[in-house]
Amino acid sequence: MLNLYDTATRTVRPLAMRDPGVVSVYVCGPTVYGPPHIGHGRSTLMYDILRRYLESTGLTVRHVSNITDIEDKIIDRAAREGRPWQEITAENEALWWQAMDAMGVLRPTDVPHATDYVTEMVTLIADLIERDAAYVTDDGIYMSVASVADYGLLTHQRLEDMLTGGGDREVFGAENKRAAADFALWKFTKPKADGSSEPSWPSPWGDGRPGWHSECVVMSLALLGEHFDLHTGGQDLKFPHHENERAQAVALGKGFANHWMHHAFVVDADGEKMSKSLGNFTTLLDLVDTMDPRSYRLLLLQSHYRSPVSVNTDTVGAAERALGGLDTFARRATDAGVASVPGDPSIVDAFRARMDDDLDTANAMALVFDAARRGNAAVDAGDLALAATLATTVRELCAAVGLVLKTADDVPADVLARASALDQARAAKDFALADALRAELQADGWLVETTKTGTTVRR
RNA sequence: GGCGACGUGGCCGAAUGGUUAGGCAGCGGCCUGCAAAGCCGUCCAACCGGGUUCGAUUCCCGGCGUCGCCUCCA
Repeated sequence: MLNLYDTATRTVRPLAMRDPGVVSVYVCGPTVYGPPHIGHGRSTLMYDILRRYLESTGLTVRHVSNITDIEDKIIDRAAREGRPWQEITAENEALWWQAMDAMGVLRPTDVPHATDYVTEMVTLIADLIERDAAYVTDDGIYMSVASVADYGLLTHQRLEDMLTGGGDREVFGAENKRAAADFALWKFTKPKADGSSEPSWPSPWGDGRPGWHSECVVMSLALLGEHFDLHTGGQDLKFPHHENERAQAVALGKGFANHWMHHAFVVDADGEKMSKSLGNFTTLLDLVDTMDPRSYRLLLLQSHYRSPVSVNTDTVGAAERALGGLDTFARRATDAGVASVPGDPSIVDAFRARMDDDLDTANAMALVFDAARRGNAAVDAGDLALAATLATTVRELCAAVGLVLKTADDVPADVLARASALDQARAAKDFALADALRAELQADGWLVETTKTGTTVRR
């Protein structure tokens, strides 16, 4: 049973399942107005890790993650670049999946697009107006947060503070809203001076588009139903996004998420949040093109999901080298001819105990590294039975968090022939030739291991 | 102004009121024709000041510093 920190109660508590054996989880997905960045990577990797782990314990995971394809930034960009907004969203969604596939992130079981749920959103808004929880103004329809008794559950701030607005910030839509914390459910289409069109759908109150917070509440309830198990996202989504999703459900008398999970940010070398507005972000595609994409996953596994993590070439590089060690062990064991045997249940149990404690991935992975070290020692000592058990264990535990370790490469015949020639040169004690052959293979990108029992090459 | 997180060894990063986190890098050794890989060993630690305690990196108070949120945001 997974115990998980719940943002609403601020406690670590068991993740209850509404339907026995099935975990229903909603992950707020990307707004596709630009290429995915490193921060998106943390989000998707983290919830992929959660899903893989739950599945590895025999549970079924209904993993719904949306694509937000209606949003001001999309419209702004389309206007700026003078092309249809659909082109922007299609293009960036393609980049999104390209990055997800490269990182080994499983596709969600459902991927709702906001544009497919506008009718349902209009129905929801009508319901809210009918219940006096929302009101119509000149520029759109707003949700009255005062109508939600426990508004502030996730952000843990007092309603009266939020109603008046905080900090020195300008309150968006202040001229129309009754209270600073009220948020837009529907935005009326503005006439454009240049005659261009922006995305617009009909509603009883006037053509327009839904607000972001209405999109996710509709899609999560439509696909997962009331009282679904877990709602997740980055810490920045706690407020206002998740608070506001929940406010709508509560105002409608509907049961919403039973458990809330939020992960911390990616930070740069100076410890600052990485984001596009700060100009210090890096795209995910850059990362997966230049590093082993698995290494970002391992870097996250070596940290806690509620702590900020530094992501840069140094830290990802360190993880990449660590991963190399795990790969090496897995393949060494295979090369040593170990039989396929079950893993070590005591290690698996210890691993799960760590994971079940609020996803203590760092200590869970420490167990994996320890198993790999002992496995290497077993290979060195010729204890192939032990090596086999540990190799299976390491492979299984890595797979349980989505890390697929390399298997033996397909080595081309000519490379094998060169390795064989290298061994012959060594046997003949022609070390100058042997060194030359090895240097050639290394120059071609092969990692060459020259041992007593012969030379092995791999990528 | 409100709410919250955090300050750990060269770097990243965990747990924990007393016992080795782990990874990367370094150093010594074993192995190797020499390397590589691997193994063994090893150096390096808790922002500052008080307090509680037999004992604090871990709890409490104060200070200093960093970061996040308070309707763009993973």
